[in-house]
Amino acid sequence: MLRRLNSAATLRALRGGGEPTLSELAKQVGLSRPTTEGVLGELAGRGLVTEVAPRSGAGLGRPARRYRFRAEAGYALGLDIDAHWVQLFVADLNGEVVGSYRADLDVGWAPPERLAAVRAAVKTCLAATGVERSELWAVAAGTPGVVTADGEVAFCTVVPGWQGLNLGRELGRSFTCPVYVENDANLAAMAERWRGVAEDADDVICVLAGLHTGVGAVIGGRLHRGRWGAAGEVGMLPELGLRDTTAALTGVPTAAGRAPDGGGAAAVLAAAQHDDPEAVALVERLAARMSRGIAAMALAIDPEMIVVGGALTRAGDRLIDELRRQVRPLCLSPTRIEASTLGDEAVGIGAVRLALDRIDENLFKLD
Amino acid sequence: MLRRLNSAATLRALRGGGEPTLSELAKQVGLSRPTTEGVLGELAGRGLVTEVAPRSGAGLGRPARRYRFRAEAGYALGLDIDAHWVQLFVADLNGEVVGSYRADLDVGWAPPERLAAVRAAVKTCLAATGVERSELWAVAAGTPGVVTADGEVAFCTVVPGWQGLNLGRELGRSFTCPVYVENDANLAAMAERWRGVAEDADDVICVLAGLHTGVGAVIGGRLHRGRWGAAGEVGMLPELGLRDTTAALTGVPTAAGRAPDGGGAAAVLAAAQHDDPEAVALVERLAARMSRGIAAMALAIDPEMIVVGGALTRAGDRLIDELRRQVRPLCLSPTRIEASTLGDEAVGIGAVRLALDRIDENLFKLD
DNA sequence: ACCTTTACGAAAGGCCCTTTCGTAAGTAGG
DNA sequence: CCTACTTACGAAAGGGCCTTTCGTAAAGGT
Repeated sequence: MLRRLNSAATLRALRGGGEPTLSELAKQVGLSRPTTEGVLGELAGRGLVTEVAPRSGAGLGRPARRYRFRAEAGYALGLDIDAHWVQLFVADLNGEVVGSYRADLDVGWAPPERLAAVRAAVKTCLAATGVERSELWAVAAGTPGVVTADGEVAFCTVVPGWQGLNLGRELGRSFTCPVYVENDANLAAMAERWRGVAEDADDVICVLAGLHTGVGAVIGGRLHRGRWGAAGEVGMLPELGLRDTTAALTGVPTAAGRAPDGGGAAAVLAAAQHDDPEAVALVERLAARMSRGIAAMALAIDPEMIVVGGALTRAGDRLIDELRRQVRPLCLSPTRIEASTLGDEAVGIGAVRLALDRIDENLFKLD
Repeated sequence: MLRRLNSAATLRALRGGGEPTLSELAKQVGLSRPTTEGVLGELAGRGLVTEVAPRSGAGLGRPARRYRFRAEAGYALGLDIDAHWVQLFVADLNGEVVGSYRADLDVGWAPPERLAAVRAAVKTCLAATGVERSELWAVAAGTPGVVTADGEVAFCTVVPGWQGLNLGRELGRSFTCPVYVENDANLAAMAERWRGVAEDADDVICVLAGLHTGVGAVIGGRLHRGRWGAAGEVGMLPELGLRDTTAALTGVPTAAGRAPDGGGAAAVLAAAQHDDPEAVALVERLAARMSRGIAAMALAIDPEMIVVGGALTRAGDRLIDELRRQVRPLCLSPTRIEASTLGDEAVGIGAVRLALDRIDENLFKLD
């Protein structure tokens, strides 16, 4: 029992990424050197730790043995399955991305074709990366819509045929490890907190501005799904202005399933970026609409930061500047509003983080 | 270290409230009998555990020694400081309420008079209960408005002069134990989760319908304050209809600081309860307004249950029935909407729970 | 009065941790 | 090239906490 506790603590310290000596590690964890040695032996036996060559010439005395976490002991796969693309990231246990892949999907594809394309992309990505399927310890996938705890897409207007599909079960057939499915905006929030603009913020909201604008939240450092996985769907309230955001920008109603820039949204945003007065007015109007929904979320959660990403932010900072100007006065707190630094990789990276979180839970659980 | 772990586990098991025998306890915790005996000796030394008389005649064999948690080793004090009243609850470490007190406060009182009245109420309550001030291990107070982490009332429109006051520091002068201050709706949410209608729900929202309608949230079983303590203040958005709720009901603008039934709100609600058509229409209109804000919160958090309490719900179920009817279609999830079962005691009981939570953290921390 | 049942009390043994000491493996200087 | 110094490894001794085991005490039933 005590041993498990100390193993976990030692592993945690090692996973920082360095290559500490035995004594450094012992001091950091607060154990004696012989104990640390024993723990390391056990961890090495489980394949989680390995000894590296001592650095001679570094100083006086006998060179210390150095150890490092074997990040290559296992891998996490993160997927971003959207209407138009599938994006994959493979990362080792340290979260270092060792491979990625991206394939376009046809918006019109029904779930079977879509899933087949995803499976093919997985195969290609793993082959290119040189990671065996058996080396995957966890897989996570992000998708638009409401996802239940058991991986079913309970509500989705963006991907045709997606609603009602048990994506977790479907994907699970391709893997022997656990597969997790989560709302895309939720994962984007995790990603921005992990290695994006919201690093280490405890409470973060992420707004993915696209055809349908979704909102995800990390609360108290943990992903917040809600009882039915529907947290963040403030877009359901029409007066909160998060529905049909592309249409609001162009004035042209956008059919479900069309590309977010299909109605000329990208063109409008680009023009606004060059101070075209008409385009600027359109962006301002859009921001005014969206500010209601974002402010509602911000008032409900009172997050440290609101991260804005999604297709509509790719063209430049205009929309975000406008949102910042219009959301701020609606809020009680000095919440920061920032552009995503991960761009369209946010969801995939967030999926990797989710998979790694699940792996960590197993790695560090005591029971 | 291991001893602390086992002490905490044993204490946790004992705190269930029963009077287990040594062997029962050992089996429950998963330790051997001699170990449990040693742990109990240590806990008894700290005054947390005491032996009770064995029950002879209960069965065959030598009667087992029985132990119980000494709930009377310390006490928690919970306060509900509102514009019109202060309510107090004293509870032992098991959460059993051993004393309570309530005093009316004048709405017009400035902070010094108000605080003096609170202090007097505390003195009266403790004297009547027979609990010494030194026996208090933690004090928590609920108040309308936004409360920062260090106990300052950052925003409050209901209690005159309250805004800018550091309530935590002021109250702290009267006690030697830690004093915590929290938003009233947040505490009501905790109370309903503890021994109200939302027992053991992980994600709960509590709506306190009054002059200003506040919303509090428990997320993942933990109170959610937000970065600046302002979580739940969706009432700030005018289109969400949680401001001036009393005025909306009566048609008469309510001056800040007036009693929530001063404008006849109680009369309207009572009439609606007896199916007066005009009153029913007014309640329906109010529910329509409020449903926006409640739905926004529900969509943002996706809680398991929404508990509705506050002054406007005292007259009967009419408003809640109406809210249930109007909020439901705006939500994605089958969230339950229920009336508070704690009534106007919710905030005070929630304050007790918060104080007990803080005590528990100290009791069970390992460091 | 005696047996069965149940629980207490003390002693023996093992695991894991820490402290301590001798030894190995480097660098710096004469 | 050899010695002195520094730093870290390896093994042994010692202590805390837990478990197992055994004898004893205190009840009820026959």
